[in-house]
Amino acid sequence: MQRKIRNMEEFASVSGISRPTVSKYFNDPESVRVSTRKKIEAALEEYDYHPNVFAMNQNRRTTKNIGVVVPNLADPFFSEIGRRVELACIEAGYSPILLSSHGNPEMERDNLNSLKSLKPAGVLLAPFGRLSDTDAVKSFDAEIPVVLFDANMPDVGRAFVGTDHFQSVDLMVEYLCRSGEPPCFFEMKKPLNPNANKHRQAYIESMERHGQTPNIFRVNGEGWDFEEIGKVEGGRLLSDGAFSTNTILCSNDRFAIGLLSAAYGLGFKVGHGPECNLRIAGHDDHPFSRFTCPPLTTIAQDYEAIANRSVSTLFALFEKGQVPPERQEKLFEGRLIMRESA
Amino acid sequence: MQRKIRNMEEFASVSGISRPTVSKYFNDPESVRVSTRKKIEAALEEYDYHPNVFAMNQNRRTTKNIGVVVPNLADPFFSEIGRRVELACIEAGYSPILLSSHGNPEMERDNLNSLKSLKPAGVLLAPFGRLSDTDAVKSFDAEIPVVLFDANMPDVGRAFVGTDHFQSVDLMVEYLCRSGEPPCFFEMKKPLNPNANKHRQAYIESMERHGQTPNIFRVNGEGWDFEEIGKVEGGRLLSDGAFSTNTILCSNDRFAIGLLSAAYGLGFKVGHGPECNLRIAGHDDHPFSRFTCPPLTTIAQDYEAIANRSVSTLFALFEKGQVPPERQEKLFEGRLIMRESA
DNA sequence: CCCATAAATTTACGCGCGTAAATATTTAAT
DNA sequence: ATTAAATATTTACGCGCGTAAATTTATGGG
Repeated sequence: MQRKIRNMEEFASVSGISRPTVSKYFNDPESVRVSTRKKIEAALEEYDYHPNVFAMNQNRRTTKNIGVVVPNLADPFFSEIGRRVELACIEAGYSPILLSSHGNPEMERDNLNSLKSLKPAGVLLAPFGRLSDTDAVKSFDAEIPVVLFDANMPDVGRAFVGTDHFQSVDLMVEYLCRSGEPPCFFEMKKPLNPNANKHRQAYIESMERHGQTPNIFRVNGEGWDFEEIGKVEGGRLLSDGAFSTNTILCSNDRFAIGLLSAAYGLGFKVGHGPECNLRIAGHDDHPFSRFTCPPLTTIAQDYEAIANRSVSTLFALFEKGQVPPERQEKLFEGRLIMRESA
Repeated sequence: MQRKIRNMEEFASVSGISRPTVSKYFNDPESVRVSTRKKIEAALEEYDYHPNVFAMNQNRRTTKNIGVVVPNLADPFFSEIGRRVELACIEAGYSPILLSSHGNPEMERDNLNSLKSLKPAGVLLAPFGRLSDTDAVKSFDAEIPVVLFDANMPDVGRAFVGTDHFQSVDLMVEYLCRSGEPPCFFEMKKPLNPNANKHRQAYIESMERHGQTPNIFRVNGEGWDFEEIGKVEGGRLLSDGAFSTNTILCSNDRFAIGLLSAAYGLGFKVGHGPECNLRIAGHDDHPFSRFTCPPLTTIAQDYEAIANRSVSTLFALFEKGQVPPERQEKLFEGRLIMRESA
């Protein structure tokens, strides 16, 4: 590290190559002559220079930036799927920028706006769903291709990639009905999670298909503290003996984790063994679900497949370029993860 | 929303104000005449224009950007403290950019490099500690003020804000010794977590102060799957009856969650009641620790205080500006959170 | 050695905005 | 109405880089 390099101009002069050629090198090292490349790389060894990414993107036709927006990074589900999407982008040679809307649908709009400045090649958006600003997303998509994942919005974005919640919930309902009492459904009155409505609907349909009458228990609660709400409100229902069967299907794993905690505190024996008196199941295969006591029976979404498909679908849009394909929806199947809680 | 506004020039012309004045408005709306402000805000109502943040920062002496770098956002501990830091910055009128190093110390360097392009006013860094690239952080700090939080690096950065782990671990050891058998210490052989070494040292010193002999159990395991390692390796130790007492202090909560899960599977009764045969405690008050079965006794770090102090320390550096104060270290006390696991 | 081709350089301009200095206009006070 | 102070506008340049077109230099085959 000799002296400070302030910009590409300076770096070009110390490496003995013209600035436009250096610029070309940084865009694609293979695009310059071998002897030139070696000179530049020798200079890179000696001097500490990194092109200013934001200045790079300022005047580019097409950048390698990909915006990734999720509703709430504090939720391990989104943190996990966000991470996978980030890695998939990096692997494809793009630079992902992961933004969290902190549980606030208005911030989703703000996030899309700040992304505009980045001139991303495309955006991967896990929207709030019906809480999202449809018009904002649509008009954004008119400029920059958006692929939705996790939660769908009808006719918004170029594509949607997610889980077939009707299939996955049916899998769980079928298993629960077959192996014991039919499940009640436990959820929040005003769910923030975009797929909660799908889960309830899927539960109802599936129960009816199995000749059972649906039993839904909806509790109050605001915000994203799902475990807390599940624990407090679920605990109340449990101690009141309010649930109509001994089997409870929770709207998602975070909710189930709270209920599990309440059940433990109240002395219930949760599980499917003969000595047990309560079964609890969730949905999503939350990173911590395998460590609950007992380990949580749940539905695993195929994070990996969803992340990879979202990324490849988006990239197909601007890499081939040509004919913009029809908006397509791809649903991956959920997998039943049988652990000990149900 | 009439027609598309492409840049400040266009927006200035439709609002009937000159571009430099509009620019002034966006930097500080109070700095322009009331009549001018009203014209601009009327135009803002009518047209959809947002200044390009990156172009804004390109030529600014001092931006309102704050870089925030944490080792691993997939770890709820960092996700939580990262969130708090973000919010504290926003509240102070700054724009935080939260970057995760994905558990990879090399990516920490990359993150600092990309931050340079953003010309942040300052950076809040939770480093890997001894795994971090000391020289890289130091030379970065020479240009842009860095405040370290969570993990310290001697003589690096303008300040450090964290928890007094010697105090906090002592609190726990004291409690455990007083209320039952003295604790063993359970950790990974090669801990990635920057504060793991502090925890071990603090445990040893504290045990000796209490006239007890330290008992440390270190297990193999790579990566960030702390729960899994805690469950598998801890479970092995438990079923071998390897622990020398019935009380186990885990290096952190994620580890404890894994051990708790193993203990449950092996039929241990975890808790401090008379019918229990195992006590497990952790450190950090992980967001999920209150929902484990039984709820985890642990040490709470003062997330809020650490986040706020880090932010205010950094801001004091460039807001007053004048005399750069001595490097200072602020340690907040941990709080003993007595729940049911120990 | 000549020539066709490939690659590098020069030149020139643009991105969207900040900022400083000079000038013009408005405002408030006399 | 006059004047000084406050605010706007104009003009001009810069940030760090992309990119296109014209020109020069290097490469390789015959």
